[in-house]
Amino acid sequence: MAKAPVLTPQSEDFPRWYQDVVAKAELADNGPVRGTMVIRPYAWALWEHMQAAVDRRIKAAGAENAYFPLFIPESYLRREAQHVEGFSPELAVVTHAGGKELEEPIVVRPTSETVIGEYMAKWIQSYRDLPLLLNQWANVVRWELRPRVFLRTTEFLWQEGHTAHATAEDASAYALRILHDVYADFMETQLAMPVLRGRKTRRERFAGAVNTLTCEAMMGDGKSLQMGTSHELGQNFAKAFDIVYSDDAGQQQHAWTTSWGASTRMVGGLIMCHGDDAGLRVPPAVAPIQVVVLLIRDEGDARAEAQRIAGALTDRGVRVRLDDRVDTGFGRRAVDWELKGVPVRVEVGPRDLAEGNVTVARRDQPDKATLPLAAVVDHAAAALDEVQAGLFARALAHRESRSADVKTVEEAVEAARTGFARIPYAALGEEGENRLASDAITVRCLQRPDGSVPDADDEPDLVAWVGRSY
RNA sequence: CGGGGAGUGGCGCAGCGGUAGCGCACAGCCUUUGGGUGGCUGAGGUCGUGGGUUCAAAUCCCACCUCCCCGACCA
Repeated sequence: MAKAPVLTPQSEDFPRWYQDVVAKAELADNGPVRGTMVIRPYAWALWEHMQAAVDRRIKAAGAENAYFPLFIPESYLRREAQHVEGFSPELAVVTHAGGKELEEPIVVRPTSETVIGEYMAKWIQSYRDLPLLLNQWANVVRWELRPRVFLRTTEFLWQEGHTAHATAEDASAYALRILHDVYADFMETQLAMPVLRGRKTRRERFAGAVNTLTCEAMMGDGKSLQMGTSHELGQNFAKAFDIVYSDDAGQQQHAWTTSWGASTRMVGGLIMCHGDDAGLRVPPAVAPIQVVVLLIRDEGDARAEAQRIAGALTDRGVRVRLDDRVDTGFGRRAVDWELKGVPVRVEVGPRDLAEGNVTVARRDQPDKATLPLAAVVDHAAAALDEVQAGLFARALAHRESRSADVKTVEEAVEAARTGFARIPYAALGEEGENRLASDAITVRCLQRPDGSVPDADDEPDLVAWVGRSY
């Protein structure tokens, strides 16, 4: 031990630590065009597991997957005033193609409300066609001013759900359902990340929405990350794109739409929520490798035992990697798997084996356990659940230790230096929100006193969660 | 766009007028293998770009470009 640290310690420089982890755990590289990224196989595998878990929940909520084009006529964006105002500055626009200047510029989608709205209008005629529940997995492009790998890249991958409903109540209930049953449930049970579920203030709302709901998570440095959002679009897009239907009385009505998205940003959130000075810590539910069986030395029957253990775990449905690269030193390999955050490591070597034992290390705890050979497979499999629960508990405790109840705006500014401040929304208001903005602090979300999601900004006794964010 | 910082082998850096270096990583050999083992050998760089000063520029001067960090924007 006690070599030079592999990573910049978090306490010394958190952003640097983040970049170190991304590089050393072989997660991503910067792309050649500013703000773009190359997702390397390990991070891609992680994303695939996240994607699958989110996709299952989306389907369970009744939405169907479809795919809409990358290119959108520029004129579409202009149809909804707030929307175009919000997105214009960050659009990538194609003006030339096929060797000629285009008659109408084409926008590379920053999000797809507009194209999807256009097609919803074609497909919806009757109240019997509603609700129409669509989702797509896609890449989108936003020319952000300050890119950061995974957190804010020029091109990113996400799912975007788009739905149309007959009534405001139905749309509203569905947006809330997505927030709870798809996003928050996924983040808490799979990513082991506790999230605040709440309502955005007018200032923080999505361009073109009448209401934005959010899941906010606290990172290791006390800053907040918006992990996913669900918007009620009212009839704004329905009016802009003529999404109309005949109700059961034969009257023409505009539909009520929603949209909701979660992106590769979640990978960054997972890194910054769970990571420590030794690297990443991946929750078992989404870990590409859940257990690594590390052959320490290839002597006696060590290799055979390692293979047997790996095989037995695989048979149990555990995602296992056998690391038998004995030409690389043990220490190096142990450090490498810690960097990559593999939840459970089984170390098999002749010394332990002579006594009928192997060693098991959990990534969420510093010490190791020595176990009899016969107990290893059960123990390792059970440890996965313990690590999953342990990471969640630690993240929740961290958030709670860095959240403070305050009464005044100035106290909120102070508390936001290290974490979240909870302040009565009445004590803040839009003026207080502007005051916070001058210190780069924002209202992350509004909640009712019991933690539930408000129906409106002007409900009495709302609590504002205030903090710095990524 | 405002404020800081930096551009030198893949990565991290030193050198700051006199023939391009170090650490890590990489390749080969030996040694080691239970927490980044040690040694020898080797490969790899038009010193961000353009111009200027000088006998001589990575080094000094001018201009430009790019990247990173802090903010405004944001999944």
